[in-house]
Amino acid sequence: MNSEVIIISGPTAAGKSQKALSLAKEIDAEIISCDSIQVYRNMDIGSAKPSQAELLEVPHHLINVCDANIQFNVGDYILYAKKALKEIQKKGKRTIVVGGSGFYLKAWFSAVTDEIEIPSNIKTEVEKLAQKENVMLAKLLELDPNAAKIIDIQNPRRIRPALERIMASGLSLSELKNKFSSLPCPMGDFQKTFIMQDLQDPELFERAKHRIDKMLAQGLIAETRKLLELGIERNASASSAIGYRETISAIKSGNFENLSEEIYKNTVALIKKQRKFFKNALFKTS
RNA sequence: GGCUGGGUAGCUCAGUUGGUAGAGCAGAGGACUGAAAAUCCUUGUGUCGGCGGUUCAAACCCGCCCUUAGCCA
Repeated sequence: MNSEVIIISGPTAAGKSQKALSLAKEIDAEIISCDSIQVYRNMDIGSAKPSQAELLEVPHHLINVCDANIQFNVGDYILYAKKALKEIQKKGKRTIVVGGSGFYLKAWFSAVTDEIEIPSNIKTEVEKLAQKENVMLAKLLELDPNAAKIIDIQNPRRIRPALERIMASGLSLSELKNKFSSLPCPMGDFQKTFIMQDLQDPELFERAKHRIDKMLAQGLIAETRKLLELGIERNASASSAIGYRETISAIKSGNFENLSEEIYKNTVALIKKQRKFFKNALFKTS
């Protein structure tokens, strides 16, 4: 059993997939994707998914595992990835993890979720509170007056899970944080080799630009139309993926004039955000 | 040549009845326990096209000029 895992990451368009593919062939490895959009079926062009041929050349895991209208999250990722890792190891093959989704990637190094189960009655109760503005926050501060010291209470995305966890566990956020910080890496213990695949700015931005124009030429708009029919808008994360969200709004407004530029602008922002995450958060254990 | 809109932060533009200017985007930095290609926070002195004039006070009023888009000749 080979317990080494090679992890390749870096910003979008830096050539991670190609690198992983050639390395996998070289050392007879299988690939576990670490991409929050490539998990969805039918999101092929816009997520720069490996081609059908490439997917057959080397076994890829965590690609096409979820319908685009259903939301996937890190918790799901961990479950699937652990299973894939076990399968690969059982075959006696080596594992390459590739992708630029920082939060998912972090799961290969440290805990990113706790084990608190949120009972459905608490979920529905919080759901009710969420209807009215600021009620969730008020409730959170009532149950834990020090909440603002632990989470960003100005970020609505943080309030809800925090409240659910407090209600489900009866603990304060600082107690929860303490417990959380001692949790082990969910993927298990194994030797890791981390490879950062990045390029110099002018070159990477150029590549990103070309890739976007290629995506449009390959039919990104048609792909997005199909995804709309499949109900992608019911999935907030899939429908706000770069490339798709701009295309969706272009389809709705009927104005495709600045589509390429819009996608490019947001792609550049993504590249910068990814680099920041790698620099500041990936290896940080809170 | 005449008429009519524009000319305000790197870009797109707001600026109510005159009191020396803001938003979004971009840029920079930061956060991050289940949407993470998401979300949130911090960060804006710029000859308000130019020159004159009116006024205690003008991006806002008046004149001339420059420039740009469209229309009419």
